[in-house]
Amino acid sequence: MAQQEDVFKKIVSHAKEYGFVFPSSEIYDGLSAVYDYGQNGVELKNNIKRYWWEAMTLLHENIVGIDSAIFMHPTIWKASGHVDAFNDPLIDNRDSKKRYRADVLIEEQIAKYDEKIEKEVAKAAKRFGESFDADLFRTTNPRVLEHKAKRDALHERFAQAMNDSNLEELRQIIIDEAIVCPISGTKNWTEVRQFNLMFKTEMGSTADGAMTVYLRPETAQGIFVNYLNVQKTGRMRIPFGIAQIGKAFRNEIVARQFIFRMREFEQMEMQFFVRPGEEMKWFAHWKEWRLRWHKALGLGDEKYRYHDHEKLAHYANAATDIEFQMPFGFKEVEGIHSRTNFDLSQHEKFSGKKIQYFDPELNESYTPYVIETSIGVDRMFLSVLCSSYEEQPLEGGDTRTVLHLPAALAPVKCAVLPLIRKDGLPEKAREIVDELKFDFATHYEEKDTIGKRYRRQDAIGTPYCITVDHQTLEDNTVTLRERDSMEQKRVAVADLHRLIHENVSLTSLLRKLK
RNA sequence: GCGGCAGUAGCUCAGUUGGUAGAGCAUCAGCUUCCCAAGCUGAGGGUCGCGAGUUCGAGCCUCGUUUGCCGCUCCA
Repeated sequence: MAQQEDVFKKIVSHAKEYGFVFPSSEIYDGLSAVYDYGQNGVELKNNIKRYWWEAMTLLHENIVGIDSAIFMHPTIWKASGHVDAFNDPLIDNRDSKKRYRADVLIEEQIAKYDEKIEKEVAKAAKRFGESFDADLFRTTNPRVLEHKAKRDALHERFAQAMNDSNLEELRQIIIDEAIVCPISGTKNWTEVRQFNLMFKTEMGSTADGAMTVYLRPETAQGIFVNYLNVQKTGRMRIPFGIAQIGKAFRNEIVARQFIFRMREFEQMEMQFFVRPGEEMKWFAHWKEWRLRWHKALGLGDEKYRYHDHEKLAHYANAATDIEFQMPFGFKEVEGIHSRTNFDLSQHEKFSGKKIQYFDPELNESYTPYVIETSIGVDRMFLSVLCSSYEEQPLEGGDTRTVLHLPAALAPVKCAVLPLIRKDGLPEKAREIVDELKFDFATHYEEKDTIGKRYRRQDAIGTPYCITVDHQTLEDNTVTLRERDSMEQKRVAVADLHRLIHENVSLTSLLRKLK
């Protein structure tokens, strides 16, 4: 395990050194859990997105794409349940290191006053026997009245603080009431913080009353609120799907493990609308199909597993994760959820618009059920990077660092290298580049020895190196060197395009999904 | 968020009881080189994460802050 974490550190260094991933705002000391993709990273990431997009939209005639805005009407997040589900004020005890909900601590304190009152009542009942009038006692006994006054004052102060979302006041209440941690018994409390996973901002000028809007915490809602638009204008018939790739934002308390958990991340989501009652069939279908999509990349079938959820979210009636073996363990890369008709029903309720589908075969209307496939682009990127990285021992005690990226995803497809930097070889190499560059991301390099240049291309995962030598000038053949095997073949320049295309094109990858 | 550890060149790191910063690799310019890095010559690159404090003097000591790692916590 320790060794695996060392490997992960090396991968993170490698990602930076070779222009895949940089810490965000690095010259200003960085920004926690935010990362930028560099010159090679952006190509790899775009290729991953293209593989997903084409697999979903080209191979399925009943799936279409959209690109919805990040800003959405704030009521959408009320309907989806995101606003209410995360509204807890939290406080930590520094001695026990335990975290509590501040509102729960105060409510327990209020309950304690009630207990005190009941204790007084019970005591008096014992003393006075049968002649005891509990109601009279409750309204007249000075000690009871004192407790009651304190309780009511506390209750009011608490309600006011909650209403104002006044976190400092909540903490002050906890201090004033001398509330102690049940475990450590101390009053060594931290500040109260709001646990709110959505980023907020304001739309419109503040002077004339701005509207609070949120950066979307998931892309799914952009699909649900466009369900009617797409279904009607696209003349879509159930079952059909809507696919989307886009950024989402979550204000995570802890965001760690490099790009695995970031505050700004990208999702590739497809919501598949089905007849009620048929959702389990489609859930099983997408569970299987999505795993095939992953395995087609050839990163290693043993690196994937399903993780079925036992505890389900409020909207789901079935859920599974596709987990990938990262250097730090099996981690969720994709989620497949049966979301029932929860989202469309909620939007129907909150918007007041009828969101139904008339099924001509059944001759009836219903709210469609939804199967969601949701994959994190950045997590996918990380799984590709981690499983491709190898420090390969070579004969002679040498080691080369190589990225065995799936060729269709590699940022650079081929590099054209003149064996030496004279005798017209660079010029010939440039001619070849000028032919290939229209179809493939092609590098040209003449600096350093040929071996060094091969290693540099290995480090960024370039599948092919094309070497131009003196023989090339005579018979128009070159050496084609393959990244993984390091084997070299003599091929005609005229055949280069076809040979490279066969192995690096997205088409060859997509055909595996038939 | 709490606690522990750390931050020195693009990467990996050294830096003595506090005395104006180094190495290897990488980069750049040449030379050399007919197929798997580390031949030759030269060059560039760091206000030592940031900000205060102590000191005649801080990479080193103190405080704050920020970023990362590990553990706990949290997690639709």
